[in-house]
Amino acid sequence: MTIRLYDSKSAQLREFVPLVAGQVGMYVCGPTVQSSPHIGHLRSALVYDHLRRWLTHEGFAVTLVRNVTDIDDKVLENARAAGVEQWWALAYRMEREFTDAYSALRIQPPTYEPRATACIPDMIELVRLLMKRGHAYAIPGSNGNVYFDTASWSSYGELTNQTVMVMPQIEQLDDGAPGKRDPRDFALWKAHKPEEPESASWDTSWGRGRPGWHIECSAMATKYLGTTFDIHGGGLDLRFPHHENELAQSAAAGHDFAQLWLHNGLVAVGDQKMSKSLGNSLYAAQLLESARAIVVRYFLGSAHYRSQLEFHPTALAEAKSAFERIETFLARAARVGGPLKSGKVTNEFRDAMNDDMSIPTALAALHDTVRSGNALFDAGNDKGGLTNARTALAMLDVLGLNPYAPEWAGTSSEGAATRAALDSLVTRLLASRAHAREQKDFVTSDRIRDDFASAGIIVEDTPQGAHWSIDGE
RNA sequence: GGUGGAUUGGCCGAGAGGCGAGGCAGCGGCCUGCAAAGCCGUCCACACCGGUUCGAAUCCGGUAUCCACCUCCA
Repeated sequence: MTIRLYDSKSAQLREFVPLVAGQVGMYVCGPTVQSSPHIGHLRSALVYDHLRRWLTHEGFAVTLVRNVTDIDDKVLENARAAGVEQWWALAYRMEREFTDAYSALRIQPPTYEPRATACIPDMIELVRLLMKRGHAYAIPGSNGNVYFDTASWSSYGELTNQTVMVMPQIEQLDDGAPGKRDPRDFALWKAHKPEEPESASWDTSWGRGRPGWHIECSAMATKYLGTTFDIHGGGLDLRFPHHENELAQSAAAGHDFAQLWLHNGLVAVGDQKMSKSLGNSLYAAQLLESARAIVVRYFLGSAHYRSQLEFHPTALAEAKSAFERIETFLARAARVGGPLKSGKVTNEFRDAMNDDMSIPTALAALHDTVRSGNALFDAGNDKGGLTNARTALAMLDVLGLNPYAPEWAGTSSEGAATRAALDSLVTRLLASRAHAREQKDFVTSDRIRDDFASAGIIVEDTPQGAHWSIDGE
């Protein structure tokens, strides 16, 4: 049994072989906490949550590091634009929004979540190493601008197959960066500017300043996972320049770095990538108001991770119908067999997950299990139906979609008490409805059902009697 | 211009040189007092033009359209 994953760097499916048997070191580019999380951030985080869960399910000890970039041009810019909030306050406020959104979707916390600002010494050390090895240079008289010397690194461009870099407007690029030797050179360290807060700068031997964009990921990945590790993940839009530069500076520092580069597809709204300038951003908060979190999670996982995922107006409603089909089956099984325990996933499911995490195919296996499970119950084969339910639960566990798992359990004791009180009342009314039905008094029985419906309670008759559920739960 | 990717049935979305993924929506049937849920059936698709092949939606060549990155982006 092997797991195959698509490696962006070699542009092919590769068998996953961990550096250390049974262990996986995985670095995922987290957000720059400059503004609120949107649907794309959630999808990306979910992709690596799926991978982490699957690897764990297959017996690997996974160390997942996902960074928080809390010092960056945009963070300073957005804080300055708002004018009333310190940059570090903005960053932390946004970080908490991200954490909340991830939690809502039951994206498991990473093993560790380093902040860039907490790893400044590691970045300084890396820049120093690159200068020492002749792959970085400080701009004389700039009081701290340091650039990566791409001309000194012949492999530059290896990640994205960029052999010749055409830079048509040199003057524009040089505008904010006088002294750069090559337009491709990128900032490792940015000299402190008088208009920027003193708190956003750190002392170094080449001048006071702050880190450039890419250096934080190289430093944090290496700090926590070592100079070589198994998997590096991130959004497709980060491939260039971010990951290209990250790879260049790490490799030039003498590190083997990531063995496998994974890139997840983006979310499109109306065939286009979501972006602020188009005004089609869909924020996590809006998404979570539009549907139950578990339905959002189902939706975001419904396309292959490398495909672009289309968000369209009825997408969540469709996901809701599809997911509730599964939930209805589980509820049916629970009525027959009591609380259910997870069994084992099917071979079809396992093969799909091993094949570059083909979750759409895995979902097909899940739906097949649900359909045949329903058919077994219909045929009176409760034992068979329950087996299918346990199998379905195992698959749902892997996908983080098991509604009975502790991670999705309601934690409020008040909720449980309310539920019990409601159940007592509903059960009593259902008894009188059953009596009316026995008397063929369908006017009364339908009125009771309609009353429930208008209260958001759905009543369904089965051979074993009526049962109720709350709509949308 | 450079580098990648895509084009599948009403919609979403997999897969793949011959054996109809899956979901949603629709339609028909079974079940039901009526519903709901469920099951069965139905809707037999793969941009276009050539080529290879016994056979192509799947491989090759070309065309068209679209998307992403090359500036900050998950």
